[in-house]
Amino acid sequence: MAANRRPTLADVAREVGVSAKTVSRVLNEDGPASAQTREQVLAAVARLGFQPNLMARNIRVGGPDTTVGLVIPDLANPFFGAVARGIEDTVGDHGLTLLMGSSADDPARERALTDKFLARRISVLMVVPSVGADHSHLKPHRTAGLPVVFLDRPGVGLATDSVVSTNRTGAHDGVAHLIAHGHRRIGFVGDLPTRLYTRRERLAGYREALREAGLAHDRSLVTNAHDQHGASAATSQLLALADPPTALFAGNNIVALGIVTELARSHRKDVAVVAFDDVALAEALEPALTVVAQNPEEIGRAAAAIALARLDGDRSRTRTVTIPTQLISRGSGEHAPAAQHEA
Amino acid sequence: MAANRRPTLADVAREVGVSAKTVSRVLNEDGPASAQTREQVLAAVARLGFQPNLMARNIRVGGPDTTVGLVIPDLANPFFGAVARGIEDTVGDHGLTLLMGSSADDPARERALTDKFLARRISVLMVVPSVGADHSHLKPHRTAGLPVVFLDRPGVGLATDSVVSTNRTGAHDGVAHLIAHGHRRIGFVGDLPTRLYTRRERLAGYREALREAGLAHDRSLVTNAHDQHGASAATSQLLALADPPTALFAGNNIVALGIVTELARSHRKDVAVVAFDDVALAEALEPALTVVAQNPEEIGRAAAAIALARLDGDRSRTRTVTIPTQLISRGSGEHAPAAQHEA
DNA sequence: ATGAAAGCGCTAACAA
DNA sequence: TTGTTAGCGCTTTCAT
Repeated sequence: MAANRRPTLADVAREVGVSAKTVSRVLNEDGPASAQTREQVLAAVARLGFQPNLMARNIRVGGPDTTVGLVIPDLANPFFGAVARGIEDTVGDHGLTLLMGSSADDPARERALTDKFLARRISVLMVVPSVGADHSHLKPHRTAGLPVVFLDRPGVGLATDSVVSTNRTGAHDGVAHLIAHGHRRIGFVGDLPTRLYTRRERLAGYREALREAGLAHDRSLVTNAHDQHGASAATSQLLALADPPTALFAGNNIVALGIVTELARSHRKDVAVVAFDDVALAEALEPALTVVAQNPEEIGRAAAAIALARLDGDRSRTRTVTIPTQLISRGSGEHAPAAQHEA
Repeated sequence: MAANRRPTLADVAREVGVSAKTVSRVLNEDGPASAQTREQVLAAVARLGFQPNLMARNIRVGGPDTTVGLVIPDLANPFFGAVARGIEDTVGDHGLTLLMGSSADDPARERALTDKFLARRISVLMVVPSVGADHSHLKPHRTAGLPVVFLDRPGVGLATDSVVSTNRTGAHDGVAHLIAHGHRRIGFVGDLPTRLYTRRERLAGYREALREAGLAHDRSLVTNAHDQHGASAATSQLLALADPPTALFAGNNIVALGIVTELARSHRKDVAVVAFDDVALAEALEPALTVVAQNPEEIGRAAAAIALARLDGDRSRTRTVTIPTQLISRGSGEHAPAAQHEA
């Protein structure tokens, strides 16, 4: 019952009475082997439960592992799950396997994970950069031929391929939608920390839309939240202002959940909402939630396509692919503001 | 610009003018090393961008990799993301890293992934079994000391630790809730395929609740759906019956999305709903969605705890840990049935 | 069709 | 404090 040593190639060979190389040949369908030998080997493999040690194989063959390593900041955020699905659909057709791990948006953990992937000699590295992470240490690997792709946010300290959404114009469109429906005071609830790329871009889009409409930018209308609960708090705080917003723009899907939940809890159907990134059940809400939908699967597919091209020898300049967002108007952005009712 | 060979320990050693073993010592903080040597080595490592080849190390050391391998059926389902988070929180404190991949609920892909994990000599294997998968091939590995834990569903062909929800009693409680509020015709929309463990258990709970209340089991009220869209279709189909249900029980979170969306689309607020597994925005719906909440993080934590105990030498009998579900009554299950209105 | 020897990158076990 | 030799499990190369 103690932990037996796992069987090796040599064990199988001994069991059958052939050389290790012969077993290797049978298993890899390398050189020739008599039907008889093949059968005996296969039987012994099954009997012993032999599992080839891929590490030993790779170390000898020298080639990279057939794994695509993906680092994401949050395992439970469906956005990243959808991105992962897009990657997998694409790379799976090329014999690569996607393995993902979480950085919890912590640069140290991101570094540990990427190092682990690199130490395993994966064939492609994809990272959703953590806030504050530096990626210059990846340079020699990229130079050595490892495709590196940043997702959702650009990397820092390393010029390489990346795939992002049209954060700025998407946010702009969402806010413009609110403005078009008469809103003049529009709250922005964004990510924490405020150094996050996507938050910056989306806030920039928000300000652009305000500027275009000749609206003043009131800093008291801009809040940030770390999670759903924080977004709920930020929402009630915004609505408690002396001159409260009549509409809210959610900077991401998690924030959107917090805003919508808080509005429902306080029965504030009069507040218009537009969210960046789609959420489940958006169309079942009352009013249905208008969103600036991202296309996470496409982000994943695009990243995979770039990586495959690089693996295939593509040495062209690094590119940043931008996946368009789409305003899906479902109703929540179309309330007339309360002020109009009173006018 | 061509793909240079990656630097090895020997390269670093040559660069500094010491032996490979010395470099190894510095990097692993093994034996002693003069401050001078250490510094030179570290400098060379940085200069060359040397990354130790973990495969080579592991093959020599013989010990398992410090990875926990997790196979889930769907990367984009937040339930599994939450489970993963629970696992990671627990194993991370013990120096283990969680890596996950998707089987897409396909036995062949599950097998390929587990083989890949096994070939990498991970320290723990966790699997959400695919429908139709057999796990007897894992037996020798478990015997060799590899902890194997099945999540959400029990494995087939291998008696080992597993962690599941109280599917049957949870479903029972949800359906009983509907019955308590006067419903007599309750539709069940479950998973496809119907061989799925969770679907079977939840359906059993549904039938139990009906039986206890002395209600007949009408097979025409039981439907299955593969995805959200299918669940919407199943919903409208059930409601189009000559003698339609006044309430619906959703067999999982995805199905719940489909049901709720369809009811919203057709403005059927009169239909009561209870869902197995919580969904985002459940409380923002009108009426708010009553659910039998699972505790995915706890499932993950429990699985991790078992695995860690096994790694620690625990050789006790395999156990099945059952994580309780909790009925969260938010309103959607409390409509009086239409029939009562007419009576 | 099969085997023997050497070596992949690294570290354990001894030296020195 | 440092170096040498052997060997982890596998595959390559060259024999037979």
